[in-house]
Amino acid sequence: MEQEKVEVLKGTLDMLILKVVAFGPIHGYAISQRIQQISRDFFQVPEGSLYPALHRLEDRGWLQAKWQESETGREAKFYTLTRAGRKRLSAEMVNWERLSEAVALILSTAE
Amino acid sequence: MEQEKVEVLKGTLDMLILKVVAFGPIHGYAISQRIQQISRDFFQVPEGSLYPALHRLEDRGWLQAKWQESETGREAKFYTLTRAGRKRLSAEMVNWERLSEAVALILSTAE
DNA sequence: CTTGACATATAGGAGTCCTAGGTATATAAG
DNA sequence: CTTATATACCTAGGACTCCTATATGTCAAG
Repeated sequence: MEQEKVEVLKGTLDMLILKVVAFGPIHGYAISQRIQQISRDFFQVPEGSLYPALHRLEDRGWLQAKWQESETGREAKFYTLTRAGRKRLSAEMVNWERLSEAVALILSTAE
Repeated sequence: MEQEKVEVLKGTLDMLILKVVAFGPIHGYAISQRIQQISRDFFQVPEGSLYPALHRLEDRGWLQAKWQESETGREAKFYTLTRAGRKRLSAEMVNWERLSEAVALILSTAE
């Protein structure tokens, strides 16, 4: 059984991560699992996409990281949304809304 | 009045072009205008995105090009969907549907 | 005769995604 | 005990798409 490669649309991953982190402090590995679960297995975020994205978001001041003990008793990096991150998420969601509407306009046009 | 830069989501442009060409033979310049019109000015496809995309789609056998006289009496390159292009468009639309649903699942989750 | 719309084209940089590889711990299976 | 699996992090490098900027040329309007 081949699993089809479903690449996260470039530019969308950041928004999804921010949204998941908005629920409360969570570590990277769990973020990727959450995204997969909530999307009913549609998105499978590979680690080579996940960790660079997390560092990027931290660099930009949208996420804050802190080492803490995970549920399993090991150290993990827990991320929290900063105030700027909350604003950014909000902006990205508005943009996504507009963008998907614009795409829908084109896709739904009849000849 | 600054116009906000709205980058077409990477990977979406091809689908939009195929969809517009599906309406019938049309040249590049007109494709970009059509996309802008139908999306109510949301998308403005710059030429540096448009022409490389058209060549890409032609290389892959999804579009076919033919020089013809345009509405204004000048020569322009008219594109048509190939059979493979039609299949491709259909697949991309299905994928977009699934993808936007998956994004919606995540964005609509409450804490 | 110059501005603006039409019409095409490409080089090159920026950015994001993925594959593939690596490190390390804990636990369950054998 | 040893091996496999799940947890948890990381990065290099290639592929790809997007954009800005630049270039060419025609035609109509002013």
